[in-house]
Amino acid sequence: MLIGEYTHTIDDKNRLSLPAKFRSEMGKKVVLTPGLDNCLFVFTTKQWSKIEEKLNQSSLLQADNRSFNRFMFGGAVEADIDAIGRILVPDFLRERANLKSKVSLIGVSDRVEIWNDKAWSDYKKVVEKQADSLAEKLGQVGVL
Amino acid sequence: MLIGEYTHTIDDKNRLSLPAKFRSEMGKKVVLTPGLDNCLFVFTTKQWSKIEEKLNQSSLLQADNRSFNRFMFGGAVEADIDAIGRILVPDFLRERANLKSKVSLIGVSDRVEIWNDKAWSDYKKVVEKQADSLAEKLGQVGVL
DNA sequence: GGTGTAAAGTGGTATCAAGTGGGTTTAGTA
DNA sequence: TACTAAACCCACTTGATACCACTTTACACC
Repeated sequence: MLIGEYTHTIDDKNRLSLPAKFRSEMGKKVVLTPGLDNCLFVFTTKQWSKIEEKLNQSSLLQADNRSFNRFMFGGAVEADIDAIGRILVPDFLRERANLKSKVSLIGVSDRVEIWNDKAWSDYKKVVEKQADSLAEKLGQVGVL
Repeated sequence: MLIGEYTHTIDDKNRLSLPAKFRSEMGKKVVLTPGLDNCLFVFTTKQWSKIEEKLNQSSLLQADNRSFNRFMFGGAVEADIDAIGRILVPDFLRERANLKSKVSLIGVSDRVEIWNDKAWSDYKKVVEKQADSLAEKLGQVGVL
């Protein structure tokens, strides 16, 4: 399971090393896609093929399916993990998530998220402030 | 699987090189058709025959089927892929999708789309802003 | 708690392939 | 036969990727 938070740097060749703790789960290849709240998702190939399958069930004749599939597939990239655990983040995805040099890598159970480090720390602050009300909601849902 | 986004140029001889990452899936020949939302579709011959089959099942008695079939079949062209991975985009299709020199090539699972690069970036911006509907869709697909 | 070792993260370099462009030949058409 | 256009061939430029080297951090052992 992918958990924890790490800060790494993307160099000027768009290389980003994945945290060593994540590597065993990731294998040799991952799939990068645009995520929500202005971050990127990193899926294992296994996880991705599940998503792919579901996406392919939708018809090409419906406009909102088309745009969603374009968003997901067009934004997705297979990224090989090199000999020392790095991936390449294409420019168009870097821009989408506004990734500068320092990025935060967040393990979220079955995927990893890549954030602009500042955006992540801001987001965290907001979430932490809401922690008590979040807790209450989770309680209502029966999680805890 | 065809995924990702690339920007290439169509030269003055109407030649367009397909992204190297797509070539293995494409074989030697593809089918170009006018697409929806003012782009062109590029299908593998395999995928095309599936579509052909489906379109042929639709009744000729319905006017909108007739016009849709004319749209797809009438505008379709077989395009050979040359030795170094390029295809020819006929003028009438170029005009249809308003393709200038710079075009965006988008992998959408089982087809490739060719967009005027500016039209594509505009389209992307619009889709990305619809974050709430995206989140909903991601939920349906089982990502979140 | 300090020191040493190994691994992780970062940075640079060279090689090769992808993308683009031009020229020549061949085929099809008027 | 002349003209147009597609097919083929070749060459050049640029950017990606694989490889190598260095620095720093973390962990373990003394």
